[in-house]
Amino acid sequence: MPELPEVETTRRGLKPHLLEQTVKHAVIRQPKLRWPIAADLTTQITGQTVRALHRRSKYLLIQLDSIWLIWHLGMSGSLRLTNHQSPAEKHDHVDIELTNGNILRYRDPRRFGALLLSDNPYQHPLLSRLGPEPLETEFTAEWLYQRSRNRRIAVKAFIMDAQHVVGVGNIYATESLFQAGIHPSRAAGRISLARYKKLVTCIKEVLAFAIEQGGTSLKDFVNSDGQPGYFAIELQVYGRSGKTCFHCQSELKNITIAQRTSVFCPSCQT
DNA sequence: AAATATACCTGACTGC
DNA sequence: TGCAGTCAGGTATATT
Repeated sequence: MPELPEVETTRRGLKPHLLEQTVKHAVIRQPKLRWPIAADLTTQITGQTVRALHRRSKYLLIQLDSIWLIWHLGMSGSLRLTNHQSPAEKHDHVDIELTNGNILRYRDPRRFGALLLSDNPYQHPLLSRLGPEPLETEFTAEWLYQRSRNRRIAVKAFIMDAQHVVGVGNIYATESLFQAGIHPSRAAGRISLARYKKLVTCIKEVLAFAIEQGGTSLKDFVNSDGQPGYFAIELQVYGRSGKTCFHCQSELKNITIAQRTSVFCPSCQT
């Protein structure tokens, strides 16, 4: 699924193709996403020029002359550039046509995504209370350590809570905890500062590496160049339950934490 | 207040 | 071959 690295890869891929391009028209085939697409979205954006592409958490923010698009790809969403030669397929819910003939096309089979309009996206309720970006310097071990004191929640659920740090989804939480040698069920409040330092380093490394590689994702994710955005990062534990730990050869185990499947090595992670 | 459960949705997969 | 059932997962929201 598109996690932070996929959204960042998408942003970088789209940026040179969208900047300073003007919206000619928009087609909404299916407005029923996580929240309905505004009925007047086409009217609101037609004639406006793209001025910037930002990313905050897993939200892609497209700045137009007088309004922003807030776009979340949900579980199965993807954005690609195409044109009128390529007919829309079953789950292609939105087209944004540009005056240069390109079409920004949104596909999302499971429709967990969202496309919203906002005058000021950073003040939008969805974004205003988010924690730090994991790759920025404000995201530190001290921050996590302080916020986790007296918390009994499992550390995996804790780092997946966007109030504490954004962009750490199930795959990267699982991998980061393995790399840090921390058991995913351990109470967040009972982890030392030294271990949080290791964990923060691992989160940053894992995400940075994934961005470098073009992002991991479900097989239906396609990046903005139309290539599969799926350079199968060497996942150490995610999806490998029952298989052998690359470090110690123990059998990897699967447990459920906060309704999410969690794979870990019972020997390496304590 | 904190922790946990639920809801949204469809494709892939499993077992009959 | 089909069909019913299960699972996956981001994250806002409801419930305990």
